[in-house]
Amino acid sequence: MAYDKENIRNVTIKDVAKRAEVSIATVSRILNGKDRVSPLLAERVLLAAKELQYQPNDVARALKIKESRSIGLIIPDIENPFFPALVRGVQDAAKIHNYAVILCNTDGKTDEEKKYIQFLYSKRVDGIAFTESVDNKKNIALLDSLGIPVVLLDRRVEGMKASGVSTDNRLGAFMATKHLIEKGKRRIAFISGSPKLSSGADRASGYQDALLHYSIQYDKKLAFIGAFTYESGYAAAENLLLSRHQFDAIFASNDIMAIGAIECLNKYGIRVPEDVAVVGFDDIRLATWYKPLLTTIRQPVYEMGQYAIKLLVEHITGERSSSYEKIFVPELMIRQSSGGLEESK
Amino acid sequence: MAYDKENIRNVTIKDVAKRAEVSIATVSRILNGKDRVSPLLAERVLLAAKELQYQPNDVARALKIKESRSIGLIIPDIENPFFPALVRGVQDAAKIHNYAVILCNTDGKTDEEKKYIQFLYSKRVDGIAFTESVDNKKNIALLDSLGIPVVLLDRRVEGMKASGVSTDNRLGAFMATKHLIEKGKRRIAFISGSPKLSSGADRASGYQDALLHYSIQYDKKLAFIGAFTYESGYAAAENLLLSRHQFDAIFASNDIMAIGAIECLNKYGIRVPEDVAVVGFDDIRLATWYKPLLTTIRQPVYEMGQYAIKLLVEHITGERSSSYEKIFVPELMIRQSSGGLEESK
DNA sequence: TTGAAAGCGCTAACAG
DNA sequence: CTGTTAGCGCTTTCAA
Repeated sequence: MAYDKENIRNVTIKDVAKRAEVSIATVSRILNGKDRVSPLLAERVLLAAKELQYQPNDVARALKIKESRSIGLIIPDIENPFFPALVRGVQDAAKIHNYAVILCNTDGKTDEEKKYIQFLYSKRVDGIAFTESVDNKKNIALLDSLGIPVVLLDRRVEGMKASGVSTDNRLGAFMATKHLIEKGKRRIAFISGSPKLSSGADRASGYQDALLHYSIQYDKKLAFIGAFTYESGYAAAENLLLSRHQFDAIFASNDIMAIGAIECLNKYGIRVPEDVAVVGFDDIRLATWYKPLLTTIRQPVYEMGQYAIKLLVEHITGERSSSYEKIFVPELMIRQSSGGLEESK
Repeated sequence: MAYDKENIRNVTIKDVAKRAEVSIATVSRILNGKDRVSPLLAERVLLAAKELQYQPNDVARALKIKESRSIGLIIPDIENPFFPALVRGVQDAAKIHNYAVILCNTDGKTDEEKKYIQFLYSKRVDGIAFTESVDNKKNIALLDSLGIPVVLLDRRVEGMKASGVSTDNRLGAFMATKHLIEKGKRRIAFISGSPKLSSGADRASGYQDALLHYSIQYDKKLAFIGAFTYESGYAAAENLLLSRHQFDAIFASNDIMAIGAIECLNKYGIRVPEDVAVVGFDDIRLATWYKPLLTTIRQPVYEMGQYAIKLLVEHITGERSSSYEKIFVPELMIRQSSGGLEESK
């Protein structure tokens, strides 16, 4: 037999009503505190509720009012150091509004995303915060068709009705590249994240913008496609070395790729920043623990998570009807891996 | 007005029944596939369901069968590098059994814990996985009284009916200290985690066990109380230095405290491992990215998360009735911060 | 094998 | 201001 559901304490509104000698409607009113009720009855009901240790049953409530007070949060992988702060921001904001957050890791797999979307819909979540992993029209269409409020995190998706929150990736990449150029670098290699994601593509654009702006020839041989993972950063650096193309700096599309690249360079006896300057993106906590301290572009990840929920809740409550795109501005964090502050060379 | 709940697609079992020209009971049976039904009707119902894009409403189901297919996961802070792997293990295991996991961060605050426990109970979660932060009899009693299956993660709590999963912290601390002793160290400082937590207290015991075993005098002046945070590791090292007591090694109760300590030592010009050897605990991912690579005691965190849910589900389904204590065995990971493999001195 | 009907615990008309 | 009552969408007896 399953765990005992006919529990010691399964006290309902009905029990409270009986004890307080009122109707269940009155109990409901008092507990929800919206309609006016006489203080006398209120007192009696509250007392009865306390004596019986009454705890409302939210699932019944959810069924009745069609509002589960829960939201889904879909991300690729909480073990990726980028996400904990995001998740924390989401959770803290959700708590304020009394929403439960259901966490889903998809590993960036399209079919996992789809499964979770349906799963969350079955649970009748009031909204979904979604970090799409690969540009997938189908899941976006699915999400749209469900008629649940959605906010897109970190990654823009074209043609969706949903609101979104992200950082200006293009600007960030521009700043990173500009910084390297100002350090006197001219042969700046680039390791891209997944170019199918807006964050990946936008950072690539920013890199090119900066080269163009400073009249530096874009050299395709210095551009590598990674996948936002440590391994892909390492591999890109290795390919770069083996290709024997000259370079004096690397801009990696996120911090763990930057670290992967540095590890690889070190293995080949190349020093960072003395021989090659490296800049990452995101400013994960590790960036200040790693040696050399990582120069990087900071995204306000926690705030992004918070803002996403703020937006989502506004959509859920109907305070906001049309979609809105919140774009945070990135910040350059100059540390050791790019040679620090001094204007070298 | 709130978000449109009278949605385009709010198709219920009733709609399906009408379209397939059967009763709702039949639809329910077919969809749940337990009772026998004629293949003819089954086909008709399935077709209708697909045509209408029917998606079951789990909240109605939950109300009826008193089973929400969701579990609560209470941790101090997802931003603490120890937890992402734990959470991922929990989530992956929960997915297999089709449970939603509701994430709660308490920052180790007792009253937050209490709030979340009640919150989760209102949501009628089927079980709770709980990483208790400070030894608090009240919340434990509350959890017990709720009659919800509970499994304790990482930290043992005396006198609770719940099952638990943890690592043998005492053994791990013994191994760490032993390793330092075998490296020739005799003045081994210790930075404790919160001694109110079993994990904190057990690691302290293991440290003392090892000293005793090797007939090294325990010196209270070398023992510091931290709080499992980077800052407390840094502070402990600083106090140690300022106290001017001699020491040749530090065993910190977790990796981020170890890193905090090393950062502090470095700031004072003391080299690790040349001047002082350092060992941590947990083997978070950062341990292999930090320089020097951190010697530490590995806990199989992901597996612990998985196992916790396995246990929790067994309790929920009634497969397991009495509580069970799963204890994983730790593993010594020898890296640079303790001077590596060679038997120095 | 199938259908009718009761009811999970709650909210919200509606009537008084 | 308070009570009666009708469901929310589903599962599950109980009869047929």
